[in-house]
Amino acid sequence: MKVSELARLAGVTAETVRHYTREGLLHPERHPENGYQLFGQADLDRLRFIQRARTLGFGVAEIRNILDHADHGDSPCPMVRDLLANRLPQIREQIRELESLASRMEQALAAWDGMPDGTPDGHSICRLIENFPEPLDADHETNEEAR
Amino acid sequence: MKVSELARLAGVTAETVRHYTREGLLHPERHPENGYQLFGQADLDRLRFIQRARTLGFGVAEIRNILDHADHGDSPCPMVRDLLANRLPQIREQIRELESLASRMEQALAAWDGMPDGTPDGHSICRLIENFPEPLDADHETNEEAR
DNA sequence: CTTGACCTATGGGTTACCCAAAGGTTTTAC
DNA sequence: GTAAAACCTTTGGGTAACCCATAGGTCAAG
Repeated sequence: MKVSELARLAGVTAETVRHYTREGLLHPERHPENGYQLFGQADLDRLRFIQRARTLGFGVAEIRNILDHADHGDSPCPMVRDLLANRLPQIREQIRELESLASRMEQALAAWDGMPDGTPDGHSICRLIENFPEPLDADHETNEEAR
Repeated sequence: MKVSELARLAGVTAETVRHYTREGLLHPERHPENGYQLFGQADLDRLRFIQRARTLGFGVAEIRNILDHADHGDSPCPMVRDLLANRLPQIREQIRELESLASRMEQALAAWDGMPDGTPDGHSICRLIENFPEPLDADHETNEEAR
């Protein structure tokens, strides 16, 4: 089958299939006369594998790695488990950050009522934002001097 | 003050300051003799505003928009509120997706025990991933024919 | 035989920066 | 006084996972 058919069967765009091919995740044959990429059932399985791996949070480079191992006859499963175990805490951390962001946003929206929409006066731009707590990055003390 | 001093006072890298300048968020003067960018206290305030806006989830282009309005004497506050209100549900959605991802990952790790690490046999690559539920994208029915 | 649908490769855009290189300037130290 | 360190400039490329436009070749149908 050709690019678009494979894409349709897997529910992705043809561009995505070409992308994976360029990145070395799929290895289609080439029609010797017109240069078209030719995929088979195995490629569809492979593409579905890629989709599942993507929903599990694997990056394209990691998936290429996994597939390369499998293509060499090695079981990629231990690697998969390690990758998963390493990524999980990062995901959790990202969730925490987003929840913090969401609550800052809600706080800002809630604080709106008590604040004027005043036009900028040279000292403030939008108090809603300016009155917000500082990032508090923990690696630089709140500075004071400027000359 | 020069780039690095402003950066240090705000707790960002000099590259970030240059980036914001290139993107039109800061408008330093130029030293007429050596071409150095010269910033003042107002730029520090502005940079801190940018930082707070960033932690509230605003993109650089949005912040430029906000600052441009403020520079023209318009109160950007209503715009800020709208941007916030529009983005919040997206953040919530992103959190849901990440939580779903995290639980899929945990499920996968937990399911590990009952599964063999078998080397690929031509029909499977890594069952841990293959046995996972399909993405279920809701915009394409689970296909069946392939010829 | 001509549309229209599909294929190819190339290159640019997205986000918010980071980094390297090449070359000019200023500051510091001896 | 000068040489090295530290800092400045612009340019261009990289990141992740695609999407989109362009130009031109191919193929199935009417």
